[in-house]
Amino acid sequence: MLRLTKRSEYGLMALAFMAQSGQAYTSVREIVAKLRIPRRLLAEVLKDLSRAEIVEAVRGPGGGYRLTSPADQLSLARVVEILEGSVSVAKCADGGRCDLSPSCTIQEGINLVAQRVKSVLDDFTLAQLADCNSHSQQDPQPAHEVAV
Amino acid sequence: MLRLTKRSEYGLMALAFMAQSGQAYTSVREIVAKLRIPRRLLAEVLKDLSRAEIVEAVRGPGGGYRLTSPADQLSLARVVEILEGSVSVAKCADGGRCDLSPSCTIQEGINLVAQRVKSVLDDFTLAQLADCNSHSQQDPQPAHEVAV
DNA sequence: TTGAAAGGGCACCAAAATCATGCTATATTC
DNA sequence: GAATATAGCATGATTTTGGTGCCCTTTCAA
Ligand code: SF4
Ligand code: SF4
Repeated sequence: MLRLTKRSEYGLMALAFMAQSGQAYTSVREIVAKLRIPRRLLAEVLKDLSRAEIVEAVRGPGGGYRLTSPADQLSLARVVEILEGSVSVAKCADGGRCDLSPSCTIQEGINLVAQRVKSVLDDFTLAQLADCNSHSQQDPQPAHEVAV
Repeated sequence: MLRLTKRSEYGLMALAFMAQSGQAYTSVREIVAKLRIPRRLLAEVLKDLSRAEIVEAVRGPGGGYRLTSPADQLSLARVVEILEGSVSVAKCADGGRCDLSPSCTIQEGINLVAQRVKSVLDDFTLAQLADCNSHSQQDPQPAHEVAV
């Protein structure tokens, strides 16, 4: 359904968290506690991200993960690509072969759509993602939240 | 993986075919023959499209399906929505509830992305899809098409 | 030296979404 | 009535995702 997988969501949540937290290193434990997501799966995801050098890992007490580059230089496309292989809207739009391509009448068009969708993800940075949220869902100082 | 399902692809292929063929009614048989896709699945898809009044069905000899409106007035989003429920990039971006939403730090951002992706599909019409293809894979009267 | 903290690796199970198909019924035209 | 074509229904196979357990290695600090 054109939907992102949990892996991607978890990964993005974690990355956004790191981007906002300000700490040097963030451990899986912390993230899991805050975000309420399956620990092992998150670990899995972070590991993949680490392999792709999106984040850096440091073991031992006080260790954890850290972004290797500024949040505004990491596109969602990159993350999704790493976490689920690619962002292609259709098999053929990704180098993948589709048995139907010879008879497929919409290949060209779909490819164009795929390209556009991709560019949406390409243009969206982690910084934006994290930012976007802090606007409406401030955690610190709930203060005197007046209902709208 | 942000990918369209076969149902959508089959549906779009069929619709594009109808849009181009020029005939009054197009039967499942014909489409299956040309497009090399599973007959029953296509029938299923067309039926759904028929229920949604994207196409009109006429039974009996010479019958088949026909678009109910001009191809340039039918967006991919509409078709995909009918064929796979919705186009949401994330559960929450669609009225669906996600158990994580309370702790989710990227909901806002993802929603924005979802919106953009949706608009890509919204802005892409069946006419464009069909057209896109005919440029490079002309079947009928190749005539003296002058490249733009 | 030793123990706790944290990530790394591996293999496997469970659930859900997708894909695909068979068969029969109903409508329509000739 | 015969042939054509869609409508309806249920079910099985496959693929993709989601989720988890167990144990090892590295690192820091008491
Ligand atoms: S667009 Fe056509 S060729 Fe490309 S994946 Fe879909 S069916 Fe296959
Ligand atoms: S963005 Fe957050 S709330 Fe929305 S579906 Fe994904 S995890 Fe759930």
